[in-house]
Amino acid sequence: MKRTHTCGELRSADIGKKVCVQGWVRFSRDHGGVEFIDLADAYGITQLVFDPEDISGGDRNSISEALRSFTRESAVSAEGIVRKRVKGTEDPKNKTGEIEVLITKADVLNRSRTPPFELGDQKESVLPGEETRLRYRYLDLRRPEVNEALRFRHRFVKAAREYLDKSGFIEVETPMLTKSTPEGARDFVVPSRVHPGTFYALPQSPQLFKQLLMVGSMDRYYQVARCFRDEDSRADRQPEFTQLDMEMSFVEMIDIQNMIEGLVAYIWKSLYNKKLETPFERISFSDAMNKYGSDKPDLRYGLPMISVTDIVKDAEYDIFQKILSKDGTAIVGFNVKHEIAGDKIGRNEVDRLISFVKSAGLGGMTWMRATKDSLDSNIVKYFTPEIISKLRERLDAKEGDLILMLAGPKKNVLETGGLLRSKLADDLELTDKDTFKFAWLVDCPMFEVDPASGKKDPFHHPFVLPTTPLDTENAGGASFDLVLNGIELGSGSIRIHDPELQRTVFKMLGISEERIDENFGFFLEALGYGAPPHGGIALGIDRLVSILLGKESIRDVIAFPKNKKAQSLLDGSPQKVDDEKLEELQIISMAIGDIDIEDIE
RNA sequence: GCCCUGAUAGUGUAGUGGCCUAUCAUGAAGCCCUGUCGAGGCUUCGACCCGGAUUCGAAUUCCGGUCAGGGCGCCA
Repeated sequence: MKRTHTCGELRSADIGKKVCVQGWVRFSRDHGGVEFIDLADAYGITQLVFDPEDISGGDRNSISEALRSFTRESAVSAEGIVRKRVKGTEDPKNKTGEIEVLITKADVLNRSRTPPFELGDQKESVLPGEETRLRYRYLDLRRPEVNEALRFRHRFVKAAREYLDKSGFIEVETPMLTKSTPEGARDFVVPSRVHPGTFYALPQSPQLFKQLLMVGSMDRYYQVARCFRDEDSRADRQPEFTQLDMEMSFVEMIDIQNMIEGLVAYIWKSLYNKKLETPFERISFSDAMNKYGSDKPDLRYGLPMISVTDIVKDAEYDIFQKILSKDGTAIVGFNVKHEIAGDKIGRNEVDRLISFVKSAGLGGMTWMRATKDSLDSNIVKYFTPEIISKLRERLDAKEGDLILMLAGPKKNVLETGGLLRSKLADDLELTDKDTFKFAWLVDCPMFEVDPASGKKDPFHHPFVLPTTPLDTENAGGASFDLVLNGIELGSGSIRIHDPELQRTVFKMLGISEERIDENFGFFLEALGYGAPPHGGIALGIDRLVSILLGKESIRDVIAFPKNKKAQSLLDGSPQKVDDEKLEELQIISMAIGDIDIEDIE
């Protein structure tokens, strides 16, 4: 008999039906006569019962025989009659808990070896280490938590596709075997057999191809695009990851932002049936850096940095004087308000914060406590009443507030301040994981200048349209980031569509004419055929889904992720390949242990 | 390349120089039990990551390594 119902399907209304359910044996309870089996599949758990006093026409011996081979996690099939559970034994936690299936026929479909870990809905403390889970990922996937994460991800992507389809976007696949370019992240490289000694690269993003699609009049493109970067992993970075990649012609920045807000709101409605507040807050790059010390500030809480350089610059306090005597230095203050901190930050906690700041590279931290009408600390004696009163005003210091001050090179102060801010938020539990605060980072610069070498790097990427003349100091670029709870979800921009301007930008980035022609010649040529003004954005699907689910790592929302060292513990990749294969590709491995000097000679 | 944290039965853990022939739970095997639901009871099985050092004595201290995770660098 074929499966008639899944394990999450049967209800009181089905009582009396003859059914066949199939799934995995999760738990079984043998009472020496009556025996219960929790049969699990992706949809739920249904209780099977073998009752020696009521087998409803089945064969007692053959059922009993089959049940003996129902080892944990074996795939099994059971036919039987749906019946109401004995009064008082219903299981309210289970959606199928009002009924059970009285077995009339039982078969093992495929017996399971003893699983290396338990697959029930478990407490965190019983979960095995991640290494074991990844080694046996196919079993880990049977766990409801992981199973549901992938189903949630599916619904997310499905909603995105629906919205984009309704909005006139078409999904186009761009090549996986592409050209390696020297800028940016390291490429994964694929050798060509037909052209020995040459290599394709796996795409780091479909950037150039989606722009070419705009030249090709596709108008509105999207792709659930796999991207590859051969860089070290993090909790939120895998060697291969998925982006929701989009590009639009004849648009401005606001059009892309509006579209994304509509997209995210649509997804929100689909997943949570809730209205998401739009438009998202906008914060300029310079405000984000100056107030929050981050280009991806977490706006779920306040705690801004406030510059006090001008107020304390004349204080006769050696440490401040020494620091401010150098160029490019600054002093900022935090007011950790008494109403949010309470008495959680005492003397010991301040000492801990000071060592945190020191480990981040600053010399130290100055702190003071606001009293009724002054400030209290061992350095206040260096401050005139005027300075104290201005500080109180600037920082809005009220009695009981804790004032923290950081001094040093401006860049260092802002970055450390950003770290300190998020540490304070953690310590004071200011972040609520069920609050989702989207924001646009806008007014971004065109370039980042390396202070040591003076070399310009693109702030975003080299295809961003400048918004100011390129020779102005701090030239602006038409790029923007989508930020959620302190995490960057994606970057968008209006692109350059003029080939000459594009060439100029490449040159400003220090790329030689030869390299420009060699690497981007085809692209510049394409822009020369009436490329439309266009722009787009890409959102990291893994990141966004993992945040929505409150997961610590994007591995939790990827079916078969790699570990920290970019290996698959499941299939053992990457691996050596046979010598014959290498020969065919005319490749010699120079990895230690592979080199045989005599062979080479 | 660097920094931090960790590694004890299949799984999760306790154990900070002798109370360790290593704790507890879970699991597996076996037995008992007719209404459980991560059933219960009894019995049995099963482990100190590797190498070196210190010590009368090391799971425990030290050194080196391996593996895993987090971070810095890197990720235009």
